[in-house]
Amino acid sequence: MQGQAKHPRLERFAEICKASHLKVTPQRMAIYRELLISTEHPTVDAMFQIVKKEFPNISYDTVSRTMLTFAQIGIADIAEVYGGAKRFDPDVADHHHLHCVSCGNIIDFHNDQYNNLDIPDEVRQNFRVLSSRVVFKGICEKCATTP
Amino acid sequence: MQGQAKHPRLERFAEICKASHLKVTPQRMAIYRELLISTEHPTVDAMFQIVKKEFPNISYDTVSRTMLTFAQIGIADIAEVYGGAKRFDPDVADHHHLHCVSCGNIIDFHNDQYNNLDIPDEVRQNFRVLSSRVVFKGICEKCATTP
DNA sequence: CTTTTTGCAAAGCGTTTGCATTGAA
DNA sequence: TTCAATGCAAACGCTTTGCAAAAAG
Repeated sequence: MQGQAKHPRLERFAEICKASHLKVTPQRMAIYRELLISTEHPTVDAMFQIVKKEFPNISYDTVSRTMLTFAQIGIADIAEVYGGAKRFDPDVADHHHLHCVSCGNIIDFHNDQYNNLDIPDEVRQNFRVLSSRVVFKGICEKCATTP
Repeated sequence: MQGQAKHPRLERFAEICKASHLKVTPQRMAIYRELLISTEHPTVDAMFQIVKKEFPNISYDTVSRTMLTFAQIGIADIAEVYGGAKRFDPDVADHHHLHCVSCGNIIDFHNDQYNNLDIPDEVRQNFRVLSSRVVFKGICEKCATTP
């Protein structure tokens, strides 16, 4: 294949679908492919606009259901937001988020220390922790420099 | 005053409003009072249902605008959610959240270590951090014990 | 009195649902 | 051939807006 490099996880898409008893449709493949290369934690609508270029007849709710399905089977995450549209995250490994309160962007960062926080006894005793994330709110570089 | 104890922050409500050039209306007072004693990070609608008992004629959008105003002037926070309705938090001091993926409840906890996380250089250099929070996803005790 | 706030109604987003058709396996 | 997935349209839920009436300062 020429041009755009293939994402390693895309190669396994058929397997992933089979393991979850999902059919490998062209729409699903396209949505997953675009999600994998996205960096903006897209909403359903943002992804709809992207995939529509390739599939002019695709419907919004197919994109919506597909991305929810991806979250259910664990190949995408839903990022924390402060109300409003869901935002999807192709990175399901441990990582952390910066939320720019000015432009609304969510920026990923990785940090080993944050991946291994001690869970307080108070929490451990009353809550079965499945995942954790550190979330910073603030002002991103772009918003800080371009007034 | 008898019956229900007054929250210390409620006593200062008139001052807070004056400082922000807001009028002290009965509706605002009631919404703030109910928010202060809430423990469930209520949505606008949840708060609307509560305040409606005292003000049967209050409108949804008054509650909505009022709670957004409280967030703007810093006497309430908007909690992180995974899409959908905003949830408001009367605790504007450092604290952290547990999200039960089963019942959707958000549970507060406090932890000094988490309040003082080292901010990675990579973050510090590219982002002006205003606040931070540790968010756990998991299963709360109630959901773990009552199937 | 003046200016904000309220209540109302409608409009605006985002999401979900039911159903007939299509298509992957 | 079968059953899941898609596309469509309508319904639903949450939020926002414009405006006249009401109320706070």
